Order: sequence, then C-alpha cells, then structure tokens
Amino acid sequence: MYKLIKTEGRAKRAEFTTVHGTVQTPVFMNVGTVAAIKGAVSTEDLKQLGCQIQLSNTYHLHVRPGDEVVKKLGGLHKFMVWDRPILTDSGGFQVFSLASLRKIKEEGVYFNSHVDGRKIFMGPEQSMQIQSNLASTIAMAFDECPSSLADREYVQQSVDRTTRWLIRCKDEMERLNSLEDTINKEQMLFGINQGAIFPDIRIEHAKRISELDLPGYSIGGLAVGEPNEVMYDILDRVVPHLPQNKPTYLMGVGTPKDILEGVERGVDFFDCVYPSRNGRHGHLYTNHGTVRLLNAQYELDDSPIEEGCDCPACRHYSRAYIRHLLKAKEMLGMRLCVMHNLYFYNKLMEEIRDAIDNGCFASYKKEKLEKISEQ
RNA sequence: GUGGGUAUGGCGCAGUUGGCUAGCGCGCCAGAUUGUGGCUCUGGAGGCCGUGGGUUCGAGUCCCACUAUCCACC
Repeated sequence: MYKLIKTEGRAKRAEFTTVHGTVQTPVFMNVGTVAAIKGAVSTEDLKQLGCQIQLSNTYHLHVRPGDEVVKKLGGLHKFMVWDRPILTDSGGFQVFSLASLRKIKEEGVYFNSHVDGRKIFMGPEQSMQIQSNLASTIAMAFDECPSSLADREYVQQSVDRTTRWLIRCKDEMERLNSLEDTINKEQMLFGINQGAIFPDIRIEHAKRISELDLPGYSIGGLAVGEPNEVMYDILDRVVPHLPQNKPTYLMGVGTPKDILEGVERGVDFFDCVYPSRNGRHGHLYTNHGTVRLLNAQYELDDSPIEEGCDCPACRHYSRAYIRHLLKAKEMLGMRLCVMHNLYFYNKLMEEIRDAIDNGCFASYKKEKLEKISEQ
C-alpha cells in the first residue's frame, strides 16, 4: 500500500507498506544479486548501514542454488535472514545483459547459463514461479530490455510482446498467490515500462500497463548507454503517465546525480550496482566527489575516506590502510569500501526524504550536486 | 679450477636466416563501468637490449674479451 506523505513539484515523499514492513521513499534498494551483497556484507551489516529493502535476482538464484532449494528452506527471507522487504528482479535484464546466445520467442527466451552453459528457458510463467518460490516481497515482471540502439520497428514489436508477457505474469501470479503451499501469498507484481529512447512508444506503453492496476510500476531500459540527458528527458515525459498513487521504480539507476534527477522527476525506488561494484574496486562516493582510493595520492593519507562520515569504515580506518587492503586484495578492503558506499547511498536517500518533508528539496538538490561534483 | 647455460623496462619473458620508431604478460600510473560473472575494457609512463671492442651499409641478433649469475664436475 502506497501512502503519499508530501510532494514538492513532481518529487514524492511516501511510504510503501508490505507484508515485510514499511519502506520510506524515495529509497535506494541495496543490490544483493545472489542473496548476498558482494563484498562480505551481511544482512546484519545492512541494517546498520540504513538499508530498508534489498534486491535479489531471479535468474541468478534460479541457476544457483535453485529456487526450489530456497523454497524448501522457507523462502528468501528465512534463507538469508532478512525480515525487511526484498524485491526480486525478473531475469529479463539478464537475458539482455548476460546471454550472448539467446533466442527470444513469444513463449519466452531460450538462453545458456553463465555458470555451466546449460540451456535454460524462461518465460513470464517460469519467472513468476521462480519468484514465488523465492517468496520475495515484490516480484518484477518478465520483460525484454531492448538495446537503446535498437530501431523503432524492433522496439515497438518488443514492447508489444512485453505487454503480452506482463498480462501473463499477472495471471500467473494471481494463480500462484492462491495456492496452498505458496510461502508469500501477498507477493506483489510490478510492471515494467519499455520503449528504448522513443518517448511516444514509452508513453503509449505506460498508459497500457497502467490499466492493469498493478501495485507498482517501473521504468526499465534506461541507463544502458544513452546520454544522461536523454534519460532525464524520457523521465520527464513518461513518469506522469504512470499511476501517481503507486510507487515508480527506475531500474538500475544510478549515480548520486541520477538519483537526485530521478527523485525530482517523481521516482520513488532506485537500485544500482554502483555503490557495491565500484566499492569493490576502490571507487568511493563522498560529499566532496568520488575518491579513487587506489590512486597513488592516498598512499600516505591517514584520514578516513570521508571526514565526519559515520560508517563502519570511516569510524575506524584510514584511506592509507584501506588502500593497502585493496592492493593486497584482502576481503576486508572490499568490505569496508562497499559498506562506506552503501552507507553513503542510504544516507543520501534519507537526506532526500528529509528535504522533501521540509519542502526544500530543490535547494537541497542544487547544493548536493555542487558538492558531489567536486573533485 | 674446468665445462656448459643465461644476461632485453620493477619482475618474468618473446624477439624468426642480422633490416624500418625493440614487443608481450604481470606490476605501476590514469580513466571507463548504471535491473552485478569478485569482473571487464580503454589509455599512459618506463628499456643507451650486462660492459668494452670488432665484423657489416645496418647488430638485441654474428665474433672476441671482460663482468655478473646459474647448473654440473673436480
């Protein structure tokens, strides 16, 4: 259930209530693809880092350990010891990003596993079944994410198929939620808007999927190579055509700047691999721009990653020490960097929520952008 | 001491029958990365080819001496 608390322009401050608790939005979902945040960050750590909701992946968990296994062990929440909401991505994007060998047909997609190369078939029904087995809080629709370079004709045809797939997802989820042995009978389905960089196709699609009255909607297929301005422009045009009394989720985005721009345009949910993946490689986010900790200038730097930061890394350790750990490929180095970045992202969202609450998001955004673009 | 091998950027190596501005991996320096394959990619710096002679139009490549180092034998 989505409850709007306050708005400023198009920016929305709301809370989203689920069977696994309430999420304050705008929110950043911490990405734990295989039911774990890479970098040895535990669910206990995540709570300390201010994480409200995690994201895991249907495709990855289907391949390993297998959604049936997770189901037998009581579902994802019990399995990974996390009692807050979990959103599972449908696997649609992996078909686009991982599978070099794939065949997209009306019934679904045939492709090869990235782990052992075996043939896998996934369609709307399979994706829903897997996500139902995982028993996540929110399941994403199985969609196709066409390349931002795809031509108009292909995109239109792909989007039409994604719509048909969405209807199949909805039917299948309703069926699964009514079954006796389903773990989470309140599982929610979010639809996904596609249309590459063609605003009219996206708007038309947004209208069509809005009619299905799903509990939330997302915008997919952005930040996949097109210029940032194009993404912002599409958000400007498409978000108003999605239901305003439901959460809007911008998939896979993004940088702190992208998030500020997204919130301004009415986005509630974000997720991105940046804080964790970049953290693992020593690329750290601070209020004074990004710090590339592997750069030689930090060899003798005895200060924390960010002065005044209250994260577990900054409270105790110096840049020089963490840099050394990364160079030595010690797990602790990655762990501290990932924790700092997740803390930064979650803190950023908290500040954004406070700013909207206080009616000063516009000025907050301006100041924040100036700060984080320092270098 | 004798015989044999090896000496090429920080490290490990390629360098064809002598032929244009000497390559490669790792490391180093810098940059990318947007619904995660603990990756990957893109640039860059760095070498009087152990030293000294010689042969040749031309030598990292051939010859001589020296030095260093490794192996075997005494």
